[in-house]
Amino acid sequence: MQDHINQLNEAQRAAVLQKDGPMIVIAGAGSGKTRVLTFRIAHLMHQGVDPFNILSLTFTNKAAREMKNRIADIVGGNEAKNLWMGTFHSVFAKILRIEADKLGYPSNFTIYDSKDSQQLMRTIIKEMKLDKDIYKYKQVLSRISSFKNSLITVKAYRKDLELQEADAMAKRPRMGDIYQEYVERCFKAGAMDFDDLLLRTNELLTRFPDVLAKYQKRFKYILVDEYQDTNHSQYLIVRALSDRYQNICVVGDDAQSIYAFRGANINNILNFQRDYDKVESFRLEQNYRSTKNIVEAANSVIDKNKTKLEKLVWTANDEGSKIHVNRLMNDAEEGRFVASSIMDKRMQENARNGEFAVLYRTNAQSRAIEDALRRKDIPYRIYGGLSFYQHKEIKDVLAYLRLIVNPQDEEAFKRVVNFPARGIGQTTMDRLTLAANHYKKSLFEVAENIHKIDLKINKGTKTKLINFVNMLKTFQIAANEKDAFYLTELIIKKTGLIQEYKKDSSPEGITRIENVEELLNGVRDFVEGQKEVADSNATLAEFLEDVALATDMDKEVDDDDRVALMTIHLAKGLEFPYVYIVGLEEDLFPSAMSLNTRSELEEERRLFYVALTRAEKEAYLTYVISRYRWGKLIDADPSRFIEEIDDDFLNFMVPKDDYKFNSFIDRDIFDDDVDKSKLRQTKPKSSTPPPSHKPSEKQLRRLRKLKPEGEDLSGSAKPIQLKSGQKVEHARFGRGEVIEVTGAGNDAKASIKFKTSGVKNLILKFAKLNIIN
DNA sequence: GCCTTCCTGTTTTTT
DNA sequence: ACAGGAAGGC
Repeated sequence: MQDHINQLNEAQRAAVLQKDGPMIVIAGAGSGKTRVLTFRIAHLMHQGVDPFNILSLTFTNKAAREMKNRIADIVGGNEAKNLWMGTFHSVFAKILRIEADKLGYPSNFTIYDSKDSQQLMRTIIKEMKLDKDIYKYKQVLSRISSFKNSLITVKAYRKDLELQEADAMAKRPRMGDIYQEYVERCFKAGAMDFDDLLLRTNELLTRFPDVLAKYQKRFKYILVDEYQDTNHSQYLIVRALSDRYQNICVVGDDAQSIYAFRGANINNILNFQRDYDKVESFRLEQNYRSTKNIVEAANSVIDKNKTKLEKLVWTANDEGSKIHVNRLMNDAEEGRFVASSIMDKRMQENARNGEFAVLYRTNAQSRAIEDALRRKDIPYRIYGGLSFYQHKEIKDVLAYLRLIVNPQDEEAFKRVVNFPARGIGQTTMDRLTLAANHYKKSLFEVAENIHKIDLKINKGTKTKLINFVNMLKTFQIAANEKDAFYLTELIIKKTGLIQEYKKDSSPEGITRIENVEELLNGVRDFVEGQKEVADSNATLAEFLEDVALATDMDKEVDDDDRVALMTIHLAKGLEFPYVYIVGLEEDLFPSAMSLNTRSELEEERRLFYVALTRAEKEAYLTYVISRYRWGKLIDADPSRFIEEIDDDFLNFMVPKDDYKFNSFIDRDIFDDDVDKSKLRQTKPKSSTPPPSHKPSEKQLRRLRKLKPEGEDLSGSAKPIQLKSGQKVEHARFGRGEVIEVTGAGNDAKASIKFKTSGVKNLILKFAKLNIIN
């Protein structure tokens, strides 16, 4: 142990050796945070702390697994396996299963994934006969999610007039009723959604002091990784559990907080020292990952944020090469550039594919990169997107399993009752649902007793329902007698699922069958790993839980040597020698959705910081002039984030003047993109523009040089009068003809067909047009 | 009850 | 551009 501790730097060592009391470790990017956490846990155990008494919460299953393995390397696997280590969701799902009856839930409750929740929400909105264009199921769901993450129950919502008024203002006065119905339906189905796993844990700990005391005593030492990404619900759980011993160690980096959109509250980390008494604080500021250029470039960006903890990340590593900035014509060319650059690097540096990562803001951007890599035969792997368990065919099989474990599971029932088709259609389902709501029974129970209830369902259909129920019952018996692998195989054969998929001989159909086979392999691996556990039904429930909480990152990585493609969010915590950050354009990164408030923009900036700091040796930034978005070719401007990096660390592959020209002239004078302009106009002018928006003195000088004498940049020039058919001339696009004029005053726009540049939508306020007679 | 065709939203990020 | 759902015809 001492050997390990001797490897650490001073700050790291102090954080590892501090044993008791509340403490916070502010860990800059690449500063050896995971090392501190693992050594700290190993050290605690070395000092005689029982691993059963240590709770360590991470953000991803993968992080938990890796950490556990690293601890096992130090203290041995036998001891390490007794640690409570996992994500908030998985740890508290386990505890909730133990305590479920106290909350009125069955211990084998189902975990609804977001698709299940969405499906249920659609049903509810339909049943309540609400306008689906006003009550958009995803929006409603995300609002409910934010209620839950802030611990606003239905009851609390009903008391909160402000919230209700906000919903009424948004033309959704029935929000409370929907919320209530959604919660009741989940409860009735014996199901919890992701947010419930945290909310119900809070309920458990608040309502049952003896339960709270039990877990407080059990978890003498609590560690939380990525504390900056915790939401209010998680914050309260940690607070409650650590209240007795106050041995709470949180680790995080406020500069890497990128999950506010799903309720993470950066104040949790900013206020930690206020929340606990006598907090010891540690700062890990030495970066071991990246070159000086990368570290300092990243620092120069994050400096633009106002909300942050003071911290100076530095490195003793080499200077390294500057950050390359490339401009490409379009997304296809961007892909080609990345692909050939990877080829070059592989040659020059003798690098493996696995040393490269391509990071993007949105999943949709992966396509162009993929195409290019495939053409050059560069092996790659896409992370994220649809997780394996979210594929249709997998969800079908899983729904059968879920229904066997928990017959109340409404969403699972609806999914498989008529798949493969067995003649139970919408009409029957509507009647079943009506009866189920009326008798307050589950769909399964109603179907089970269909002959006892007077429903207008014809005899043939009743028989079909009974057959379905009986089939499930034989599965249940099999589940009690045999293992999950046997059961899954039985289901696939007996239900006719596999025959159904085999009908489809298209490539997609073949992939489906392969996926089902892969699932079967997964079940087998799970069963083999759980052989020692006697109760087979519990095992199946456990399997389903793992599956529900699995993400794409958790997939076993084969040792194939591949380039990694992923969103920046997914890249957090990872590192690569060579990193390409693509699509650095305004409205894409930063996203157009994030330009309304300073805090949203600051989150985007932190995201960019995360992206940059993934790189060990070299970082490449690319942006394009035009990009396909929503199936249309859209003109793009370079991202402000490029501009925010101190010039000293950049290597412009495009002439710098050229780049600056684009970023300013395009954006402010010759604005030719209607959608974008609209967005900009509706932006509240009252909100203080972020500092990055204000051009620096250097930029101002450049601007003055570029703009024609006496011209007003704010664009208050009087719009010219135009009508369709008129011939015009534009400074950049040349001659054209007006097709249509819309709007009036400052909003007036003209759609103009230019001879050489095609059709453009111009804001007349800004457009430099001359009328030709 | 089933199948086809239209239509709609999606492209911000996910445990 | 594309997938997934809704609606309407058989």
